[in-house]
Amino acid sequence: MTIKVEDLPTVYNAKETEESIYKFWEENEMFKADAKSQKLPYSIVIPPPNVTGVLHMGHALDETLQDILIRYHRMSGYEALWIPGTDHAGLATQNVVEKQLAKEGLTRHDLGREKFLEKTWEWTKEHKSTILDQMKRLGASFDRSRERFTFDEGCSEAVKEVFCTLYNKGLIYKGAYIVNWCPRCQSAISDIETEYETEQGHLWEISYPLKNESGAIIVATTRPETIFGDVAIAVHPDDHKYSELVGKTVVVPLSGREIPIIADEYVDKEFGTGAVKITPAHDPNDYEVGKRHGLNPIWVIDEEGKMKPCGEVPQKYHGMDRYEARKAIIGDLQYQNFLLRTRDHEHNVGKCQRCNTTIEPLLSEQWFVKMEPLAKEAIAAVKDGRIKFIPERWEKNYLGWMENIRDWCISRQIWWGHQIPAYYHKTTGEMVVAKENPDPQNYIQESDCLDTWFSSGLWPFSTMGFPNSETDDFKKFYPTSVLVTGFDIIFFWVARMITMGLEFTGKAPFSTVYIHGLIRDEKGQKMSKSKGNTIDPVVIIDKYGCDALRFTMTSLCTYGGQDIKISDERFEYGRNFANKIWNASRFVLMNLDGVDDNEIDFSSLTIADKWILDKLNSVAKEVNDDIKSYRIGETAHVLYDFFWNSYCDWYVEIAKIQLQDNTLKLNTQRVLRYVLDMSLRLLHPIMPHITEKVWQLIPQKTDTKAIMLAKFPIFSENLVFSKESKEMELVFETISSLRNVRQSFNIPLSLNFDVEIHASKEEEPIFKEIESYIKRMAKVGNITYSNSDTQIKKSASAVVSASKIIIPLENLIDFNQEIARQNKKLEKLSGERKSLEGRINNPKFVANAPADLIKQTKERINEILLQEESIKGLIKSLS
RNA sequence: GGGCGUUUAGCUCAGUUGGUAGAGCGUCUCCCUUACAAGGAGAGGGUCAUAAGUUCGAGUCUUAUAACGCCCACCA
Repeated sequence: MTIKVEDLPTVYNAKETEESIYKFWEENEMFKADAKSQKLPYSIVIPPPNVTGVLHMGHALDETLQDILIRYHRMSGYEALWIPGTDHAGLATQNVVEKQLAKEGLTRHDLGREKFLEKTWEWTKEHKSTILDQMKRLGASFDRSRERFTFDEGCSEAVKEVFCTLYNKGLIYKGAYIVNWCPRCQSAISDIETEYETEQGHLWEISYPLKNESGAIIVATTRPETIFGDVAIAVHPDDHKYSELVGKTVVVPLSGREIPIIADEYVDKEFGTGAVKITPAHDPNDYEVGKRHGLNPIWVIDEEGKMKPCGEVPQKYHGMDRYEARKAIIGDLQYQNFLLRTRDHEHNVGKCQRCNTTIEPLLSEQWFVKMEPLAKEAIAAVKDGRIKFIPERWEKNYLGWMENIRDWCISRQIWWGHQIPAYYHKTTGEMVVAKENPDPQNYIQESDCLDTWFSSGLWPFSTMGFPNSETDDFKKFYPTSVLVTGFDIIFFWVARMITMGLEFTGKAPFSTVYIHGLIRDEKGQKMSKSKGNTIDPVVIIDKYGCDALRFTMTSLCTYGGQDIKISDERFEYGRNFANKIWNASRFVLMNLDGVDDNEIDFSSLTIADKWILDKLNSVAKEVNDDIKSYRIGETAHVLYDFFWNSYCDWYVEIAKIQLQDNTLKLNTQRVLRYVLDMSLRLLHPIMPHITEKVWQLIPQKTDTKAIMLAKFPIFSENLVFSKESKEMELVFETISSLRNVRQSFNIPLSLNFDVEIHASKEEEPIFKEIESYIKRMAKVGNITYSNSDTQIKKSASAVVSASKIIIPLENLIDFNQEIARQNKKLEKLSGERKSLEGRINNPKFVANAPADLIKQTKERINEILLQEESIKGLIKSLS
């Protein structure tokens, strides 16, 4: 393809570029990893988004960071593999399909399990690739040929293997415990799927009359509707108020059932009335108390959150919703004088994370993973450094949770998911846990499914071929290199992958967990559909471009992993930068005259050439260091500063001058080209499309087809030019000072003034070398040199380093203003000097500070003294 | 109740071995200079939440306080 540079638009067209570039990569299968490669492996598995998910800003950040790491390592000579995939998201997906059914007036029960699963598979197949397709818009260089699904055949095999093994080791058990029951989802959920919200409720004091004698015990409760499930009243054993009542019997109001008063240390004497009703079937603490005292639980609320039509519950409440029942019961208690007092009471109520329904603690039979034995190794792996968290503070968080781990309720009363591989004999009820049904004629499979996170927990190795550990991928790419995710799923997912990985592969599934912040709106609030404060990444990409989105997001990442506040306008930052890259590249391309190599002649480099090469070199070093240590935001800042402020604002401007000089032209073209080439490579992981586009527009001699396959720049000793880099400071200072003078006195750009340089011996040759830069960039006419200060005319002037620059503008400037200007500078300098002198005169400083610093301080003081002297002289000549 | 984070320029935030504070946006001034006005040049702007301490020296380390935010626990 030959494109005339002149035809390139002056505004970067992100949309057009991104589409065609991504297509180019895909068509050339550049994301495909080779398990047989000799290169060192670098692998990442994507945190699989829910099949039901739509791309949001959290993904955009997460995927961008992973892509940066993958692209960086790919360019740095690793065999880089990024495995994409999706999560079957048990309950979430089931809910979506059920909602569709509801529109037709159907429930899943109308269809039956088999039909429902068929329908859900249908839906899933249709939507499975949607979110990954959206991620293509982010430029994600994942290997779609290895795409996986947590409910595909391989993952299902892994799940069965793991379940059976854990069961056989006694680490999975089935039992009746209080679980968090969501009456809407109609399933148990795990502890971490329960969120607590503070609610304004009431504390009701209810009188339970003693049996066969006068008197009563008063109980405080927030849940009067569970009254029919009471099996005892508990008081603290040391509570003198009640010591005489322990052992007596009371009558449950509205029901007439008789229950004992017991003593248990669980009770808090200070809270409420110091007496608690015990309802083992509907409260986890009460369940424990009940167990200790051998009291049988009574179920009074059913799976739908309705009062159970059972003997213990008076008929009038049967089938009543739990909240309705609460009202009715309170009314009845009041009517019958059992209700003594109602107080406002703030308390925490558990909610289902998914649907925000108030959970009902319910005693039921569920499957659990015994976590404590498994956690041991998962704790050790982090403590001994096999796994490192970045930022480190999350380690504490992880360890704290792991060390207090509770058993994991893994069964869900849903249909969409991995059905638990346990089989019951139809007549004897005998249970067999096995990968396959031992005898379909006589055995029927457990109807419960597994928690979605059970299969996600196996993701780093189920995607690599596990349980077969002999696959090429497993051998080459497991364990993975790093896991990138937000802190919100450390417990849900990260902890479980570590646990399962260690248990089943003997290796930590990754050596680093890179935790980034969460995306929030401009007010710092979590983005959510219900709040209406979401920003759609696709909309941002359409408006600003993918690279702009990636660059902006990356630049907002901090090493500490702070949450990131974004608003639409913030992406202008990245868009403007992309445009800058585009236009600087256009300039270079227009001036390259077909130069297609980087064969710089090192013997004829100018100061500016050496400076920009040196700078590029140190930037390359910093970028490599930063990415390796996950300071990715810093990478963006360093590159932005280098490309914009050093390359564009200074070097390109200087190159314009050098290109006019035939002896310098070719080498300047090569330096321009080289620095652009390397800058694009350095930027590629963050801004893949524009860098690829421009790189392919540059005349190339190389066989490398794409920048994404080109070598990532590293630090090189050959490109260190410390002396010249320092000398360039003189250019910057001189030109800035002259521009300052021009602006201060409103001298039009059209007027080229002459200057007279009173240079120090060391600096005079440097000034002579940079004359052309000064002339053009500060709009200076003639430059003359003088060593005599005696005949300084009244004029504006600038003190730069150890030299003076006189700008004879007698007619154009106000001398008083110039005096004021110089005095201001003098003040600033002397302030700095005094502070430095204070230090150097402090014997303790001299005794303790490093020699380097002392030397620097002294040098700086001398430099300031000289400059002060110069300025004073200049002021004198003006007055 | 326990833990963590934040507090730096008008706004949003950087600032890991302690050496006299930076960016982007916004503000003021000038400029459509042949890559770019999504641009260029110049300028202004901060007692780094407060208080004590360690140190020759503290935004950076220690302790306390305050405000805001998050996580865990879940006393009916």
